Amino acid sequence: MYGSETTTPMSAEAEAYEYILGKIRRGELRPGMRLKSEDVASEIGMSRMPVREAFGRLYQLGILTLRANRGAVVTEFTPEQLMEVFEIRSVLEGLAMRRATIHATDKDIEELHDLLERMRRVEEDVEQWLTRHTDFHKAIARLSKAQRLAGDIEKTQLLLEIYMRLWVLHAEKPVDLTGDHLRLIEAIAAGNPGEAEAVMRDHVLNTAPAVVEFLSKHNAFG
Amino acid sequence: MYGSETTTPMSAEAEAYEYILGKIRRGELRPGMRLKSEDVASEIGMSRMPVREAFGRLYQLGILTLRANRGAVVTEFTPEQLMEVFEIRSVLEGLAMRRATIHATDKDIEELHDLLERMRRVEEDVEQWLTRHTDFHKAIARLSKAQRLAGDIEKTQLLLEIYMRLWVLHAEKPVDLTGDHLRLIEAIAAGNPGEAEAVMRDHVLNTAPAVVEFLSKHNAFG
DNA sequence: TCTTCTACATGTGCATCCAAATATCCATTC
DNA sequence: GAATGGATATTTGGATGCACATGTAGAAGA
Repeated sequence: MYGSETTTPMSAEAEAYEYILGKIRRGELRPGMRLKSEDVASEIGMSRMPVREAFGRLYQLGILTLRANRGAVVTEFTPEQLMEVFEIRSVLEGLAMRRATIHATDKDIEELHDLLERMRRVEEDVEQWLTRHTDFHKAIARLSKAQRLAGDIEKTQLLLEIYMRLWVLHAEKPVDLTGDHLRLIEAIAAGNPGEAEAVMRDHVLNTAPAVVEFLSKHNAFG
Repeated sequence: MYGSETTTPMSAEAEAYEYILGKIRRGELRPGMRLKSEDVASEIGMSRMPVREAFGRLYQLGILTLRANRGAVVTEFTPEQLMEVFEIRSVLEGLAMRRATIHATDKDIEELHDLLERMRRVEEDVEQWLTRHTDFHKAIARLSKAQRLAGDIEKTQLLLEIYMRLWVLHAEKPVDLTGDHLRLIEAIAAGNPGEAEAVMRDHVLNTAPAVVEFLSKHNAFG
């Protein structure tokens, strides 16, 4: 098994994008670090052009900051800015919940229970847990039957996941995570859109302070 | 006065971006139309490279659809998809309202009244009215003191403005627009964040059906 | 006449190359 | 010794060229 080898013929731009994002995810590139298009290009054996385009995409996501003629820097978020992203995510996922409540079938709810169970099973393995946690939220986003909304949610998750990883890695999980997620499923099953939206908003905003506080203490921002 | 001539030295990419967006805004490029990078490049006298990057940005916004090796097409929205964008906008602007309520000073509220008055004065001139309407909403977004949120709101507005223009141009405005906006200011002044959020969400979702319905009837979608 | 195969045309994605903008370093001056 | 000015080095933004993928039209065969 060759793992994530050329399964799909990826474009050079996509390759550069994944490469940079991976480095940031793994903490090899930390906020504030500078990034030269030429370096990245030679590291993965391509010209600067596709790297440039990947920079552009990561800039749109807010992950990189672009300064004219002076290259790209991994964005540093202040605690306030990070909190802001959590707030945006809370309303977007709240909307997704509202819609999911309307569209979800019994089978969908069963599948959510399955996903939660899969999360529970790897509670000790942080990496695995994070992946499955993201999957769980993605599943709800998909139930909203709103592609663009799901895409927007994925974009904010992409950003927050980077910081969530640092948090879950270095702090013990103080919040009752499984219970919180169970409540989300129950809210969907209950079938009240307004109530379900509120539950999701609370869920997202409840975890936010812990992450933000932890990271500002361990000055992961500078 | 040279109008909008090289006031700021714009990058070629930004120029291409504005050019394409302008054409779409003015209805010269309608949904479904194909766009060749070479054509655009020669029209405004630059190479295909910056045009390519502008395509990428417009794709991120959902305004263009990119098919591998087969160029760019102005995205066609189904009524459902357009409604979805309205919903996203409603929750984002709702959040902005919530935050604006907390941060707004008396002076800020006065300025909002000024902006509303400026809107009222050009009610007959559709183009002007739209611009000032967008300005009004932008002002509230700015009061949220949340840069990223304001940026995300601007992105959805960019998209909806295209369709709002068609609507306001060809339909008589059936909704009481000034009154609705006055209610927004009052909600901010009242100082109840939850209430203010609800008012904004209703405001956005109230105008949505009229726009969506009008456009699906006049098959502006394809 | 209708289908299929092949040659040709078009247009994209990426590499290479060039010029302009910014940063760095050193010499000169006060 | 600090500051200022200019030469040099980096590095980006954009232009051009090329190869490959996709679309199209005409020829050959049924």
